[in-house]
Amino acid sequence: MTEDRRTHTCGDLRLADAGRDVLLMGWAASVRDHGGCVFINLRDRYGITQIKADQTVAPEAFSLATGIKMESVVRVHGRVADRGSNRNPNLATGEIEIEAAFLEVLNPAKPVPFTIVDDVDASEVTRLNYRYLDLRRPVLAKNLILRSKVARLTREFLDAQGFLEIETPILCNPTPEGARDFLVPSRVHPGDFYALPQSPQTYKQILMVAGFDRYYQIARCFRDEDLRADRQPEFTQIDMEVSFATPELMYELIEGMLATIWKGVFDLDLQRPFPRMPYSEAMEKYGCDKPDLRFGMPMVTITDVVAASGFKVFADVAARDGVVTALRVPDAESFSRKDLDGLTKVATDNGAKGLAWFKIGAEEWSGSAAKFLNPEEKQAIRDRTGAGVGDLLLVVADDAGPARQALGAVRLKVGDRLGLREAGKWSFLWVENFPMFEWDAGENRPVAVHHPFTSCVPEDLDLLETQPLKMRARAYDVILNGTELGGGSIRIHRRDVQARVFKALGLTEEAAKTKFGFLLEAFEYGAPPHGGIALGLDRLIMLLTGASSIRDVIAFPKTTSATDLMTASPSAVDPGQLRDLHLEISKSSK
RNA sequence: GGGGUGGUAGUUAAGUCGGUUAUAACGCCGGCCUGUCAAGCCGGAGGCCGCGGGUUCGAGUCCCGUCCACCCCGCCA
Repeated sequence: MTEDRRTHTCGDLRLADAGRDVLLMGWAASVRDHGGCVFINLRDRYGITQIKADQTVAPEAFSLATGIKMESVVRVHGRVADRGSNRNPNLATGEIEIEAAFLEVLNPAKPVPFTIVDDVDASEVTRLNYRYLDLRRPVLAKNLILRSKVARLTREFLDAQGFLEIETPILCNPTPEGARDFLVPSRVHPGDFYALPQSPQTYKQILMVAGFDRYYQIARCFRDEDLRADRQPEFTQIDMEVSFATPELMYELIEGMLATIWKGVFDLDLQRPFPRMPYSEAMEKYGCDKPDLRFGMPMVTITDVVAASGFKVFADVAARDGVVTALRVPDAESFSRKDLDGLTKVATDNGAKGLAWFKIGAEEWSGSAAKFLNPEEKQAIRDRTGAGVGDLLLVVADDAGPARQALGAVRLKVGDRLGLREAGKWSFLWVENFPMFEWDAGENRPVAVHHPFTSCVPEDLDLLETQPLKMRARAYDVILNGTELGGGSIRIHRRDVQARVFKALGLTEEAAKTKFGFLLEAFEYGAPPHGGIALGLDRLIMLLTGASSIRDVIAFPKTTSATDLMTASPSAVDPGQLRDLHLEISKSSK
């Protein structure tokens, strides 16, 4: 061995390699000292290989091995040997071990704050402080390896479809709509600021005007909003834009891309095309715009059936144009009073004033308000919902929005409870025909449901100045198992239409010109019709890996207060730096 | 901004009604041990009970404030 290069990784060697001379390097994952011999589990990101150092065979290697501390970096030269009757079925390399001839500690490690194993017992604070140790854990490493594979599959697929990968600026202009921007002060222009992109939206539209008819980018995006288990201030999108696009073309492309990913990751053929559902149906049947269709159990509107009911709550809601909506659940008897109280809490937490429940018995109905319903009403409810003896009916009466949202949340809880939200089941869905705008009571104006560059269903355009809230957008979301994987739209490509939409959003002509003048002008120089979509890569990896936190699919994530525990960022800066940037920190904020 | 849960040895946790020297496991240190699989056995060291006040003869324990982490609501075109 003239060269100090490893011959194999710690996941490579098999029984067929027995007898070979090899050189391995890796981390000591465990050191088991038996007196006359020492076993070392040598780990790298490819796997674990057992090293054996025997006093009688290689005294020097043996004495070195006895002193090896966990997580030290070790170089081993030895021969691959059959483990015979002592094989370890839990390791891919478990049929063999390396009989060490020479051994060297390349870098000794201090005692580690936690043991590097998959079912780690350290708190997340400790793990994030020592992220480099946490990332040595095979489960976490596996997530990042999968992430890399998905990015590669994405690039290969899009490249084959004629897409160009084009980078767009990280230093952009602040945006008036949407999330809070991260700002970057300009040194050269005192008092002026860049913003980090919330998405490359306007740049990719400009690329369409420039003639790059198929663009994509695995793009980092930044939004200065509070964090969640599935939300980080910086995140990654698979961002695409296509000239001469139709929704059908976008569906085909995204379905093809996801099918390629699922084939590459699970060797699974996705069923295509994905089902589609109008927004209005999603809201009515599932109480949200991203229904989990791994199970059915749609909600059913029964307002008309109970409008004249003796149960005042139902009758009153019906009288004031509210909605009474019902969920039929099988096997009522498996739901205890405590379960039902729990579901009631889910309903009230989600904006409902309460949850009525009825257990349909052979003779009588039992439940909170059963005595207020007459036999005809009960029969009508059964006819409408299809409920039979032994079923449970959960009912919320309120204004349409809160009633459906609350019962939709109850539906998901019931799905969990009945084990209907199975891991490993993949239920894709396109939701389409979103409303173009919704009313923002705080701002006292309509705001774009998707974003201000979204076009509307052509026949709705004339409603823009009169009834904008009635307009349907040419927008689409791709949903997987109740999670929004991504969303997009066919864009506006005409200056006059874009100007009218800005106006409807309450943007003055002057503000529109200042913020988006370049886009409006570009539309006057031959902008092709175009559309696009962006998929959340972090969430996609979460779903593929089953990770419960977005932090487990990002190499260096932030805590819920947007700090990095390892590097202790953000941090104070030198006064000179502030001076360069023409900034002053106000006393009250510190 | 609001609600909830948690913070005790290097790590993970226990700690009763406020009362003796704050426990345990793993890790660490020393010793034994040639077929372990996060080896095992014997012995030992190791504490700002998150931080700051308060109540009390006495506080890990009760009260007030504060910091940090996680989950949720608001927010996230």
